[in-house]
Amino acid sequence: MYALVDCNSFYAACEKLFRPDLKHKPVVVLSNNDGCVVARSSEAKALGIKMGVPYFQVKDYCKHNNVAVFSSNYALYADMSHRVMNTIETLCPTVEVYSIDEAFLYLADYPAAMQDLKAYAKSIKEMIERHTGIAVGVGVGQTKTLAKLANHAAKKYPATKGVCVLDNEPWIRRLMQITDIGEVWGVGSRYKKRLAALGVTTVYQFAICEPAKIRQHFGVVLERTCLELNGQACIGIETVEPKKQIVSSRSFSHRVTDQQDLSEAICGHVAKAAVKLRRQNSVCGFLDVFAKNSAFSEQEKYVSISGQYQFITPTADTRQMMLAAREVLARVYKREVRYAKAGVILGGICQHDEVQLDMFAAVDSHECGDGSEKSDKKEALMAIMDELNSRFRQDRNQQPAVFIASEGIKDKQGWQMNRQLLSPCYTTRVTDLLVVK
DNA sequence: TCTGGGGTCCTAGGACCC
DNA sequence: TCTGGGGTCCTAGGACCC
Repeated sequence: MYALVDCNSFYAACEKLFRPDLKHKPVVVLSNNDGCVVARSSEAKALGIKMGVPYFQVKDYCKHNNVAVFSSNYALYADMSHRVMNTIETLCPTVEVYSIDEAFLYLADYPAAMQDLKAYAKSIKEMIERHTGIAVGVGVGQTKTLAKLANHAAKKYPATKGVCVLDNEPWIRRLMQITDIGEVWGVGSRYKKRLAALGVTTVYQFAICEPAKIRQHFGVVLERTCLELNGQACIGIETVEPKKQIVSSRSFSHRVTDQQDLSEAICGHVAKAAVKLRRQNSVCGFLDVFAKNSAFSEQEKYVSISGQYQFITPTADTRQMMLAAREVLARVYKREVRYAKAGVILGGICQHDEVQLDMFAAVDSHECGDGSEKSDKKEALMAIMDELNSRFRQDRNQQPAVFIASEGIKDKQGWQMNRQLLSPCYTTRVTDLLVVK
């Protein structure tokens, strides 16, 4: 048995938490650069504001309906997420944090839960709401996919009061009959379309399909989904593994054409990605650089540039990685393109202590600017940098305490992200603490 | 005239998730 | 004028090996 706990309209709920005046008001939260709507409170959903819609298309409508609009405030959401997850971890020995606002709980060998699933699920919900002020839905089922389905029901049908346990056959069948196949975990828009062409539109119709046939037509992944809906667990609790790929990318607030600007942006991404890389004690074997103009524009042709640098010896040294990135950019840069987005991808990732050394390297790798530098010295330097930057947290302008000059001065970069509607970091910055008068 | 069989690795693209 | 960001897994096809 699995339970899925999922926060209701998480980002919007976080914003509301510190603004009691918004209690029953519509709230939406925007993606980076204030681009798209990525979270809506129930009131905003009722107004018909769709998930993922570009903000400029609904801006007037929001104003007209008194919708409170926020830029995304990740410092706040991440901190609230930790509080929710910490609470969940006190309630079950086996927890998988699946995303910023969701967690799976494995209940099968947890007798305290199995005794009375309904009561247990209800207690989880109440405890989280009491500890954090965040409302959640709880779904319980024989497999992860069924728990997801149950969670969907818990949110959709008020009669469930936010808790749904799928523990009897007729009920499961009924729910499947009234639920669209597109709601199933693992069925996206493409599969939904292809299934509809075969006359499969409800979860029930899909669940009674022959799994082998599903495999033939759609592959092994969807076959597993089908089996899971029939109570056969194919997907277990996953442990946290080091990332195999690390990406940092961002759209510009307005277009960039100059190579120096592009270079500063990309070096900024290298710095961020490298911090993530070192945090998981890894090194990367290659680094991809990419930049593109807008895929939406009708006036200009879509252009994307990209290139790769392979390190002879895998590295996690920011300076070496920046040199590589700048070399790639110089190679692939095209003038007269109005770049809208740029970023880097780190790949060929392995653990720091598993590195294959370069057999023909003279002493240490020559790739870093100063060939005489020993690798333990490089690591110490990076460690100090990370330590300083975590101790002296960057402020609103995003500039770290210590950084490589190639990143440029953030305050002078006109293309930096737009976040005009940012709320205070109520829980992570002393100067932003809520004052009650 | 007849041209094997079994395998690995890599990459690009497609699908999905939040 | 303005359209997010970060991931995973699977598959097919090509190159290559013995």
